[in-house]
Amino acid sequence: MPQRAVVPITAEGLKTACSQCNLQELCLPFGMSDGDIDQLDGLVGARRKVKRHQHLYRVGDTFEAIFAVRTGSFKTDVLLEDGREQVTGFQMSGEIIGLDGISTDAHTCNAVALEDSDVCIIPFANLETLSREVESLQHQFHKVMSREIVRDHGVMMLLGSMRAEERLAAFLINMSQRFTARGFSAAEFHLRMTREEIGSYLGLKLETVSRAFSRFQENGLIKVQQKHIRIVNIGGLKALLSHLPSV
Amino acid sequence: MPQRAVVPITAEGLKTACSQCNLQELCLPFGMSDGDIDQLDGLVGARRKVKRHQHLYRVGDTFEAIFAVRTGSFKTDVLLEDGREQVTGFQMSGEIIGLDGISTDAHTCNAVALEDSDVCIIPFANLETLSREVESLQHQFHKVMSREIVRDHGVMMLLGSMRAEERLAAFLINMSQRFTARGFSAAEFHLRMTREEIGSYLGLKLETVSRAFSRFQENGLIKVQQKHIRIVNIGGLKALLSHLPSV
DNA sequence: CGGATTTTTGATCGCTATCAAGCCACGTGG
DNA sequence: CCACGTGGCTTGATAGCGATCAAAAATCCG
Repeated sequence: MPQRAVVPITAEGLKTACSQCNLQELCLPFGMSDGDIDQLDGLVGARRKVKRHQHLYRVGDTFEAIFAVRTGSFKTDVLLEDGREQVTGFQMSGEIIGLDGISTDAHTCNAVALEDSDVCIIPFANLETLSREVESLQHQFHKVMSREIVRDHGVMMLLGSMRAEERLAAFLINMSQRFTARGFSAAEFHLRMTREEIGSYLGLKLETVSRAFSRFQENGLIKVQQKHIRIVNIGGLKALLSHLPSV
Repeated sequence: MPQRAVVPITAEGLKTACSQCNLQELCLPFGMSDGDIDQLDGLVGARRKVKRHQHLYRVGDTFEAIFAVRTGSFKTDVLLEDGREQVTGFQMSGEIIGLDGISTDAHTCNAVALEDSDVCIIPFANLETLSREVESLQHQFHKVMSREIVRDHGVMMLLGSMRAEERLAAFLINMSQRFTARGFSAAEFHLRMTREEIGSYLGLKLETVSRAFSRFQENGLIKVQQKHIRIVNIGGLKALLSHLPSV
């Protein structure tokens, strides 16, 4: 995920301007008027760089802010006592991380950078204050939270009712759509997560993920070269989901 | 789930008063001051009765309000094109239903009453208006949404990383805790959902759920009589989750 | 009471996990 | 620049958990 920053980034802690950011339509300001967005400029505190494999926050950390991914990408996960990991999501530029912390004033999952990344820090107290004044911000924030709930329901569907190849097909289609929304190719992209992380997210073992990739390639649906994916037959992938005969 | 209503219910559409409701500490007003709660009385529009197996709303219905369960209980589910159902949650008194609708102004799941039930209708536009004025309401509402996200992460953990008996043990412990919070017995309760619905929620087939119940009974953890459950050894159930030797 | 629904239990199947080995890519240091 | 080491990926063989198929028993409800 190459960065598409327009605002100059000179140092950690630099002020960010939502009004100047080209991720607007993917981020919190989506759907807000230019005038309202200008008011966000005072809200977003600073940036923070997070290096690959570093934590943005951990389970138990005090909740103070939510984060908007500017560049790079993250995973969020929860751990079971015996060490089993469940990846709960992958976040790309424009997406909001940290909403889990509001409920108890402490984070309930870990957020880890999958590559060198950059986030905007949105102090939550300020966000609540400003959304009492700016109706459109209030509404957008509610939509962001609701969208996360709807996404979670989709993951439950995937984990609870789909078979291995359906899950992976759904994952690839979802990634493709999100890359497209960010101006990248829908058909060719580079996954930042390992087979094991994909497997954890999809409720599968890494070997099963690998075998499903290989099967898709045998069937002419995709080309796989390690983390580089090229979708050859998107219709065929979608057909896997709907139980339709492959195109 | 017997009802514990204090406010008299005379007819569908009657005005409800949060300030007089004994579900306060389980519902949206949780943590708000008495003064602030008084302001909610004007917010909650009316009640609605929903008979067993009737829909409170369906996928695609226009989103206008969220609902607080007063009496009874619900399930929410999403359907796949080929008919597969995924139950995404079971809701008891005091819990909020309908947050999924905010994101697109249309509901993305179905909500069905598991028994004759009763909900408070909270028009969403009014909720947003009032929470711009009442800070504690704004914050409580954000907590309710965040709690839902955290709960969803727990379900992902369950579906993605746990084995059949662990899932069912987690389910029983969760139900026990929620009954306790409502003043009912922690050890003895009546499930309102079928084995098939439990299975759908847990990503298992109904036969597997039934077998796991039987196994728990053989091992002296619970007593099962159809939908009536008595927990005999809560420590043993919890041990199943932590992979500890059974107590 | 009687039919329908739900639940239980048994027998068998199949998908995914597990165990194991080898391969590949990439980064590091000589 | 290449040798080497390591982490990640692929592939094969086998095992096991939960699904599926099947039938009977219990319960609910009109």
